[in-house]
Amino acid sequence: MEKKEQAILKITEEMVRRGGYNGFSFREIAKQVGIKSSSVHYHFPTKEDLGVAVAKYYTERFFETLGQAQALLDNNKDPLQSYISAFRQALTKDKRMCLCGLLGAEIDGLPERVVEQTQEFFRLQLAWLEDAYRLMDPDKNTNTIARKKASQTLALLEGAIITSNVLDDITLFDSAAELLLTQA
Amino acid sequence: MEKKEQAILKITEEMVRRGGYNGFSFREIAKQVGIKSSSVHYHFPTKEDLGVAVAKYYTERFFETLGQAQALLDNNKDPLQSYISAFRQALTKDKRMCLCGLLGAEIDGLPERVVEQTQEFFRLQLAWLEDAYRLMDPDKNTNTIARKKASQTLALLEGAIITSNVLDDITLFDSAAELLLTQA
DNA sequence: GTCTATAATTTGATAGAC
DNA sequence: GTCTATCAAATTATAGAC
Repeated sequence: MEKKEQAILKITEEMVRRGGYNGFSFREIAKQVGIKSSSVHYHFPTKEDLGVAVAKYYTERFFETLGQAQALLDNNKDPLQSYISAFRQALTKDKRMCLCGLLGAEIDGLPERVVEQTQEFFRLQLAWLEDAYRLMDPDKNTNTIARKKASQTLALLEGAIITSNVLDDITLFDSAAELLLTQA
Repeated sequence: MEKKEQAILKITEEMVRRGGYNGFSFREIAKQVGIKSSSVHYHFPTKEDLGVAVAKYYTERFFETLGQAQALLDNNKDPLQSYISAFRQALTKDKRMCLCGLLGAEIDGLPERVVEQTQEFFRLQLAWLEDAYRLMDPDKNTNTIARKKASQTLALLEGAIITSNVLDDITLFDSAAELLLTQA
């Protein structure tokens, strides 16, 4: 990944997390990066291309920061707590929505390839959580139960990040997250 | 509410639930209603006005359809089940996001008065749920506990409607909703 | 890789006739 | 209340020079 492309993706991420897929423009990105919009088109020919790239970029960074569930366990860390913290940071550090949560909310109006990349984010989240629940308690969490808990966890956190952001009240996020810990 | 204004709001609701606040235009609405865009401006002078109106319209219809928690109890209906069904219908009947859930995800990029109306939707949801939990089990659900359960319920359902819509899998919604019933 | 310039379209909004 | 006509601005995207 070249440096200029990364700069473009960083700015685009910020803008998408503020206003969604229709909330960013080549001109505005160009201005903030310090180049011209035609140069942005050179790196990402169409808006759909840039949309796909930013969703992929966000997904990769999310999992890089989080790490593998097994690795967390090896370091005596609770994977579920780490996962919750990853979502919480979007609120406290960036004071912004989860990028793919926002794209997910807009899914019915997105170009095809952006839809697919957003779906991939959600599939990867469910797979990571399912794996984590199985590793945490192999006896209790059968495949079926782990899968169910994964659905519940992802839904709760994506929703909590919205309610908490809308009403500007982090306790809404924490109250919601408690539900996961009492039933873990 | 005049008939033409209602027709405009109905179409606008559909369009917002597809593409968010930036996903509708006066011209497109006008075309679908069968008038000209300047006539839409007559009823709703600015885009912000129309955005506020459609959020209000959606909120009012949501609670009209749902009914009061006390009234549901009087008819031997489970308020929590009724509430879950109200969200589920957005998916099964309309195959669309919750309008205010989408606006909530986009909150950082919305005009001020649309933000306020969206916040009002979430406040009313929390108040309704808190009331319902207290009525359902006054001994167990103190004000504090009812408030917490309300946060959890709203977050879970708003998130579940996203995950389920993104991956086009209603079982994701149902799996998530189970979490509410097992702890009620 | 970046620039200038521009095409083609869409958008929110308004003036004024009827 | 609805229309025609139009404005000013923003948008995605491309051609071609350097």
